[in-house]
Amino acid sequence: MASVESKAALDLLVRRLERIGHLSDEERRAVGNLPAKIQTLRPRQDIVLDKEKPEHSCLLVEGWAYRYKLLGQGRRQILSFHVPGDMPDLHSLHIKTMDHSLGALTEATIAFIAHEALLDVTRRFPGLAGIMWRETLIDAAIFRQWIAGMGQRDGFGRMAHLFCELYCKLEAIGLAADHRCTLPITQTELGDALGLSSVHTNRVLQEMKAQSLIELRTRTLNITDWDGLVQVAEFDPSYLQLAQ
Amino acid sequence: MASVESKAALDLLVRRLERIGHLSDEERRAVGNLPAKIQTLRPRQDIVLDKEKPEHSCLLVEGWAYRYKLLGQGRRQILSFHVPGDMPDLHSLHIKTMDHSLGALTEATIAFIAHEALLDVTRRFPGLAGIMWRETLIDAAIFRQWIAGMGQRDGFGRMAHLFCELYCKLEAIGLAADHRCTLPITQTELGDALGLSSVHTNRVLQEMKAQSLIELRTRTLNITDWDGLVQVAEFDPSYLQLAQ
DNA sequence: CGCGTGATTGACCTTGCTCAAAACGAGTGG
DNA sequence: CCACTCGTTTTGAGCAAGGTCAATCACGCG
Repeated sequence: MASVESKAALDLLVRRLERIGHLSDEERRAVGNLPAKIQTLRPRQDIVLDKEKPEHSCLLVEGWAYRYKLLGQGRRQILSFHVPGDMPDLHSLHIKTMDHSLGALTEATIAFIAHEALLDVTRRFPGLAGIMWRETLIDAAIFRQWIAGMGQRDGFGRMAHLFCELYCKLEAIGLAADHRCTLPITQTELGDALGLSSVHTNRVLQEMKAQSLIELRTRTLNITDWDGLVQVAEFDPSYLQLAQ
Repeated sequence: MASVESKAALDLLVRRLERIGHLSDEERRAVGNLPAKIQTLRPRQDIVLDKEKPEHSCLLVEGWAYRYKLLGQGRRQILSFHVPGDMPDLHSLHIKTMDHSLGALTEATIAFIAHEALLDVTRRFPGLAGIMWRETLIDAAIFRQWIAGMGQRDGFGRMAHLFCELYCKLEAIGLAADHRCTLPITQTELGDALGLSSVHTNRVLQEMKAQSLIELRTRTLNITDWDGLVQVAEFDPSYLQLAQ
């Protein structure tokens, strides 16, 4: 059960939770002993589908994931992007039926942890419960930002804001520095996240390059004018709760 | 301390929590003994402001409330509407700094409950903690619906969806029936919630009346063709978790 | 009766969509 | 190494949704 990979995954989880709040030795141990099933996924492979009632939540160990909702006429709205350390379906612990789908964006390593085990831990350690609760609340804060963006910002501003957000999340876990990071998503996906058509997404992206705010080639984003990007995005990272 | 109003407010809270999950006698008692400060607010009066660090969460006892974010250039995005029984800033229990503001929409009665007391109860009763956690997760599910709507639906569809959502929430707490309910919001506010200008909001509203889907006069919404409205909204109420 | 807020209308403009085609680019089989 | 392919990016042209500005209207209230 305690394979090398699952140990590493739970270590990652412990570090993640500690970034949010303090853990006692006992709590650390309890998390470290959670049963985790490791699985590797292909790019674009689904993890949980809308309407399903999963029995476990997953910890993203490596790679990117995304949540999305399908609407009629082939429309798709991407709701969030996730990076290593995230638990994108932690909410299923208390809301049994999925209201959206979750998929891997890149090749990804996932650790599945049974709800039963997670619930047991939250019952025994209210502090841990609070930290996990907080995780889901940060998620909700990000949703609020997205709502504000979709309602009040134009495509340019929304894209700028998303780039700022993703860069900050990646930097916080050591996967980005120097305003440079990977961006393993197609323009169509970017559009589905921003509520723009792929054609318009492409044009906004070009405009952003033309203004020397970013460079983008072979799935690598280079933010050449961070301050400028922050300004057009009206970006304030406090909602991400990343302060160490 | 245990005034008549605060007793009534905590009764409301107990009923609300019981609609979400089962409470033991002991848990019911603990909730009933929470210290609650009752306050009455004028229409449009703010309750908590962006950036503040509230020391208590509030239970909306009577009237409507709304959450909103202000952006530059006087833009405002309304993030949610709240009805009696809701705890619109329960999240501040675990995220200290507000990332948006909360205000009364109508004259409203609010019960403030200190974080300290709430945290204590959640520590002693993991079951209660789970139910409150679930409350905030339902909130997040509503945010996801709004994101999907803003990204993928046009103004007409968004408004239809919002009307369906509000009616269902009101019906669930006995404040609406026969597809009829009060709607104490101006068209400007409706527009700020849907990401539309007030001018366009007005035109969409007229179109919706012209199609005989709704009637609207003196702050009263009458959904004359519920099935039709549900259809154009692609509305599925399961995300609201209202099943009894 | 006069005020003030909210609703409504018209004219014009911008953002972003659709359709359709072309251009790239990385990987594959020959 | 080349031809081919499939997924993605890019471009053009025309159109629709929704914004802005500026009046005007309606109505509840003191």
